[in-house]
Amino acid sequence: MPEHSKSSHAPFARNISGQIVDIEQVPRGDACQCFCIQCGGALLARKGEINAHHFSHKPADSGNAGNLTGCVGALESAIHAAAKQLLETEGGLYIPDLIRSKEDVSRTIAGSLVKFGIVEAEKTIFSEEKYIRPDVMASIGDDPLAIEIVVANPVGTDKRNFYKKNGISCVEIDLRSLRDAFKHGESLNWDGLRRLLLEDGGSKEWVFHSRSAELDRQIDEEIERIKALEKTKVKETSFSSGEAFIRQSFQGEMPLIIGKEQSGLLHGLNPEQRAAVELPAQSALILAGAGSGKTRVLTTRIAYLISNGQVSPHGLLAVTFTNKAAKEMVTRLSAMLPINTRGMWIGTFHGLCNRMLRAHHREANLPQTFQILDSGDQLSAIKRLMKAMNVDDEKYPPREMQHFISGNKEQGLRAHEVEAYDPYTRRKIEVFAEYDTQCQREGVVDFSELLLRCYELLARNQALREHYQERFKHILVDEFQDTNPLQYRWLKLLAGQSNALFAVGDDDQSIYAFRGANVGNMQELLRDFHVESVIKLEQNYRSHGNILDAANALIANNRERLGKNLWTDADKGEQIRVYEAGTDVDEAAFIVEEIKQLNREGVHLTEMALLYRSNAQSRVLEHALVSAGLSYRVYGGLRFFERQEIKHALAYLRLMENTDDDNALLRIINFPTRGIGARSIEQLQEAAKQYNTTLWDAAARAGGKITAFVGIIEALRSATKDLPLPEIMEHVLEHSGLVPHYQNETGAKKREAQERLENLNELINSATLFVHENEDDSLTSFLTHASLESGEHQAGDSEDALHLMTVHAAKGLEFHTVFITGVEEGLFPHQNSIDNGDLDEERRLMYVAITRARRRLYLTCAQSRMLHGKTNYSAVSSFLRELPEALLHWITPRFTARKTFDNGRRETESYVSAFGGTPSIPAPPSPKSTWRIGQAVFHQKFGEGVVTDSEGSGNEGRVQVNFKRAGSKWLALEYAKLTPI
DNA sequence: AGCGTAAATGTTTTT
DNA sequence: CATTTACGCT
Repeated sequence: MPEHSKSSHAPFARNISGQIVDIEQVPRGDACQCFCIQCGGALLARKGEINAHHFSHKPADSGNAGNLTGCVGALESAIHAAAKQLLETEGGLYIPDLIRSKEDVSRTIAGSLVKFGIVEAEKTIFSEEKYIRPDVMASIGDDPLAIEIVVANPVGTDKRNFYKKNGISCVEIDLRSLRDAFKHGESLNWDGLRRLLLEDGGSKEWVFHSRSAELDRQIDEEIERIKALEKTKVKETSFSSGEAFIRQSFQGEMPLIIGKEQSGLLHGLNPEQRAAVELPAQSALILAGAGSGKTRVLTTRIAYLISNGQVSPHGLLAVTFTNKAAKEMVTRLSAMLPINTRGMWIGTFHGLCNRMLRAHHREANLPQTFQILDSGDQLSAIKRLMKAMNVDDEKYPPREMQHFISGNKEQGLRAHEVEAYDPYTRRKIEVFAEYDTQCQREGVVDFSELLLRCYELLARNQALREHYQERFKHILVDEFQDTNPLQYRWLKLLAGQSNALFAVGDDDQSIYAFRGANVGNMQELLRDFHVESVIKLEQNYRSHGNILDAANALIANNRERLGKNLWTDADKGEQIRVYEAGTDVDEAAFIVEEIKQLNREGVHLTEMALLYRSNAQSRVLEHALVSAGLSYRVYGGLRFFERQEIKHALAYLRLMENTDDDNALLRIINFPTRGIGARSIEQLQEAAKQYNTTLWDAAARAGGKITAFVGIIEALRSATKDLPLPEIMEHVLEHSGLVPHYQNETGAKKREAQERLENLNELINSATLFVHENEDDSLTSFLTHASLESGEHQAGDSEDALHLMTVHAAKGLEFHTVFITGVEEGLFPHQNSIDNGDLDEERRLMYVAITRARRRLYLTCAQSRMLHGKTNYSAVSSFLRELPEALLHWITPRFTARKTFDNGRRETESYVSAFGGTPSIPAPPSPKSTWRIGQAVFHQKFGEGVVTDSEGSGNEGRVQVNFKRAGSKWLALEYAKLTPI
């Protein structure tokens, strides 16, 4: 960390850095916990009791010599006392990692104050105006980290009086005017500020304060006072921890939140969980089976570290894969500890990388307002590029290109690092390289670029790397088995030599290999971090015994496991219910009946989930649910921010923020139609290519209708310049012509347009919500939110509704009752996986699905299913056969009697008996055929299969059979020896 | 240019 | 089946 260049108190200057005041959630009169950013010291103070010795330090012998620690605060009067201390010691925040650039300094100050809980607290006290007293010192050198800002905390009436009484002059400044002033590119320094205040012309009561000899003297005095106190304390005892120190300070009479909380934290943990939580500060791997309290261990660990004084909330980094998981962690943490979780580094890999890249956009060579491409955007960018490069999209399917590019980035490889032994790959690499250039030119990054760029930033910039390494003493990773090589390298880089990486994962739940996840990272972790303690959490608190036994039996079929067997104290519970329906519609009908019954028995709809392998399956289920009048929510699938009209609206905003974003420009240049046709766009692209500029620049030079378009964007931009986000949104929707466009729809499209209008309205709502929930309410921030959290928050969360989702989306969740639907060979396991011969991941997926259930589990399948407009016939999933017969209860009658199920041979039986007299048989399209479609058959050579089509009749005909092992084949009945089974 | 209709094509899981 | 592309007409 850079020295505080302006301070005359070199050793004390560090004290100024990083105070946190966590005021929220502390009840009046109670003690509150405080932390020091630098050394992680935790201290305690009671409202009104804050004075120098409570607010001091960790003793010099605790390994943090020279670091005086944070100040403390509690609500109301306490914060004023804290503020007093802060100001007396020239207090403020040192926030190097939040500062983006000179231009952005002002916003950073405002944002940080809010983040660190200071302004937040003030808001509750002085609800109208937010004041800060910035004693601003910005010295900006070549080193990005040399940007140093010290801001005092906010000034309220009481504090102003305090200054007056003490003869200290101060500056009062409205955050908004500060922000505005620096919007125009002025650099933030003392002179600039002074000029700004003078220009204000006395509309406010500005009082200036500059560092004076008098103030310096006061500071010296204070330091001496603190030091003296410190000495006496240290002499009396040596403190092994912050807690001991605090106990000592209060001589036992203080009700210790820390002590209470801590024992509360560990309460109810089993020995393994507890061991994991209490591990010393070293790297560790926790193998946590499904339902073993993984999230609990992770959050408790964080709470433990913090309350134990081992680390401050700002000194740790917690990474998850989904926003949902991150949110969950934050929520639980807030419940455990009276701390302000805002500003903590808890988030997804992508979210955290984004945060770092925004903070250091310059070092990362990105524009401040860089936009994020979701996979759809990425694909269209690739298509566009390939067209420009004249790459044959028959030979190089864009999707494959996309996979190639993302895949390599996930391995941490840039185009020039990919090995190529054939011209085909070399060509792909050329596209890859050109794609990156294009993104750079347009100021956009895709998902994997977010990670790679951040990794490279840290790898190349020593100062930054060391800064973050210094800061994040503890790094915690959720779902570690899902990390890809790049993410692992990123973690390694941040962990450095000495930081502790606490990884929680379950190799049996690794279901994201398809997007680059590498379970091998678990072994690498053990090696790279010299992990001595692998703790296995095997007690399951979620499911009844039969469900767990089924899961264990299934997963035992996988090789190369780290080895783990879940057990439970709970009863065996019910058997697993298995139902084979004739068609997907019947399957859905059965499920609906069961749900109704369960609901009558008192199981809430929210406690039930319908899981499926692929999103397409939800359609039939939804249909049945709607007709039955059951309310449900579909998770995943088509997300809010991915809807066409939303994407259009966002494209306008993106283009306003960053005119280089060609993707956004192309999306809206002629939507709503304004007479710019394909030909014009082509010309525009050619012009851009010729002058090597972005489309926007070319458009600015073009004429006619294109000029009009440029005019629209510029008009939007200038009209919304000073508006708050929701109003920007509203203005843009109206004046871009989007809303009028949909309003003018008539006839057949009217209904659809109506829905789109509602969605656009919802977009304004989400902007309003966003402004309320986030301190950084800039447009860029909202756009980032839209790309990274593609609409998780949906209305109706509180409603009692069923959950419909893919198995992937269900990971981490649990329900009383789970229906796993479409348990068919070719669907689950998916055909592609069967073809690739990689059934293990599918099996893990089934394992995840099974272990979601607490009490009741249904496995349902259908003999025939409409898929992509065609009827498919498939056999029961082979996974079903891997489950012990004793655990299963076949609801479909014809299977209950089938004892020989295990050896693969079945008796011939008509379908009719299977469905209790009301069968729904797939009608054979060719009645002449003796072989019914959907009939299970056995072939001498190819094994088991299902008839999927037929031609002709008798011995002259032939049938198509989909064999489990050998795939689909046409067989002539004259020769093929098929046996019905 | 822009619209409408017909044909073709693709389809796992996700930040 | 749902979405994209192709083509032909105004």
